[in-house]
Amino acid sequence: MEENNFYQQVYELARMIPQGRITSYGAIAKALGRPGAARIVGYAMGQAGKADPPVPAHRVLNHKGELTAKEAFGKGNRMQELLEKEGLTIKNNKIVNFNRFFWNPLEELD
DNA sequence: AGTCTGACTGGAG
DNA sequence: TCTCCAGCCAGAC
Repeated sequence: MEENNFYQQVYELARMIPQGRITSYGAIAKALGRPGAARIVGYAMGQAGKADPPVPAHRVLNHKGELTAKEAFGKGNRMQELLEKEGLTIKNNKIVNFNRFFWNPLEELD
């Protein structure tokens, strides 16, 4: 597994996020054994848009539950619509009950 | 090799 | 509960 690049590991883990659930960059980084590398995860997600197969980057938010990446989804509210479509509630660019829908890859990952 | 930047995080006020 | 500050890692110049 260490053979894979950190970015690739981020993509794979991000694809495991169930629909209607969300997680944070730090949780992914920690799950990959690189706690503190949350920024790298975010940076990697930036390339997720051109990654193949596609990565549900809209399910990855910061620890505040804010849609920090919504600008990267076309400068529109596309990211918010996707999340709402999955059953999530968004208020003021922030996920409502963020902690409730939070998906911990370290605990819920099979 | 050095410096800067970023879709971040945790702790303190 | 919210805001602000410093620390963090990898990649681009």
